[in-house]
Amino acid sequence: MAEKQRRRRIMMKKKNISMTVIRRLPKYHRYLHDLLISDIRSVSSEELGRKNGFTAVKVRQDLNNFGDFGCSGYGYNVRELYNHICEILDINEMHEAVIVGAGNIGQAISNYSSFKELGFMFKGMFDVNPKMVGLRIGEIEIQDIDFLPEYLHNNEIQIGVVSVPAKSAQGICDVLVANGIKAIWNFAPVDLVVPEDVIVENVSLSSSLLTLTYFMKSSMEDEKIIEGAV
Amino acid sequence: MAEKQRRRRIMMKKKNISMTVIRRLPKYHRYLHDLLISDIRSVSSEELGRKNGFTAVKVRQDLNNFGDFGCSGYGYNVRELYNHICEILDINEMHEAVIVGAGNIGQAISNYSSFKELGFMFKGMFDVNPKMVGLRIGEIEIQDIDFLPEYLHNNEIQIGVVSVPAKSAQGICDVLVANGIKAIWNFAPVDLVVPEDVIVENVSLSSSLLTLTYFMKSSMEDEKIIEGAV
DNA sequence: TAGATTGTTAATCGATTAACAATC
DNA sequence: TAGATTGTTAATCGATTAACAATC
Repeated sequence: MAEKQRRRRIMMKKKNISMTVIRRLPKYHRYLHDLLISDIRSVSSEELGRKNGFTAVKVRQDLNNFGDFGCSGYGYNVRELYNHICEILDINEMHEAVIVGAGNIGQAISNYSSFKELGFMFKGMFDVNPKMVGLRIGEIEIQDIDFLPEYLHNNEIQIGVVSVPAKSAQGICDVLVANGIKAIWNFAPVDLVVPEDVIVENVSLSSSLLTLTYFMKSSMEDEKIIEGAV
Repeated sequence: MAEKQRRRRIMMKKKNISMTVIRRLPKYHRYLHDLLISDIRSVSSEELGRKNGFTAVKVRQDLNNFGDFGCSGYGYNVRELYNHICEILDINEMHEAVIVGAGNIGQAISNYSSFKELGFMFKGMFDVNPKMVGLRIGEIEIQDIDFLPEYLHNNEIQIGVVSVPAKSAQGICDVLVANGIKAIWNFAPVDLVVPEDVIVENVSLSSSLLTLTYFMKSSMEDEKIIEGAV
């Protein structure tokens, strides 16, 4: 009975937050970080919204999903809200990752300093190409992909970055999953198939680029309409 | 009067397609491309949906925004639909782009062969760092950023890729816009300010990574609940 | 024809906006 | 207190799902 109650309590705590809300959190995080650096102490939902292209109400509703962070007549304390959001996004502790595929994208990820500032450590880097093995990218040495399973057993890695060509991606993903990885950051243009308890976050550069051309075209058509209207 | 009618007709043609729909088009495009390569002739909305994680109805409604491509009792002709989607996304002709910022991301973009296959040509590459100037990345030579305006005047470039650090991004963006660029593919973690007729498509790697950690955490909490429930 | 699958309308669900009382 | 700004509820808008007739 007590057990049942306890369970209920835990479940209550966990509202189901929608994807749309989650995807806005990193933007708040970034802007709050900027404010923090500029030594600004408080911020209103109005400003937080305006700078990110959201309405003030949306901001307040978003934040209220996670707690009561604001203060009437004053706004939000920047440092406090920033800390809360870091906690929500779970970036108060380091996250360790391996990169599979030492091509340009893999290298870009491993060298990108912002990630380090956010608490991500890209510890191991693997590739099939024997010519790459042994090379150093920044501080890490590229290892042969055959050592990946062993490496995963000997190190506490949480995230696997898949930056291999499309045709090898599912195979690599399977190796990562078979060796305990529960989170995959996928740059390959494939929909990876994974067990239910594994999370995949896709970065689809092609999709982004094709969206851009769509809007380029449609914005030119808008101009035609405007011209036609004169 | 005739003018007014003409204008009306053009405007009628252009339904306002929602962003959610547009963002799904590249997925259809990719899957249709795969089918085309496998020499498969027809595909149902059911399959097209299942492979991308959408419902069949959603697929049909999405496609019907752009025309009457399907065929009752048969599905969609793969090649035909593929061609239509290419046209909608406006990738039947080449698009030429410059890359500003020859760091890892800039290099990754310029070397990524998929883009070439989609009809994108990254023609010029620019950097502030004198040590980079003159180096060749694949087939293109890194030029000094001071030559960017001149280059844009002498070449028909449609897209500017911004892959410089956050603090220089707005400045670069201004140069691109001042020299006629109407479409910007932005990798810097800043919200660029541009005139109304310029389109910005952001790729925010940090946001993607933070979303991943959010879901890692929340999926672990789910497990706790399951455990608690036993 | 029977079976498959589309296109489309109506019903539901979720997200955004509007309104405003509560609070500092 | 007056002014500012939050948190929250109700109203609106948009997107998804359900249902089904039309068509090949």
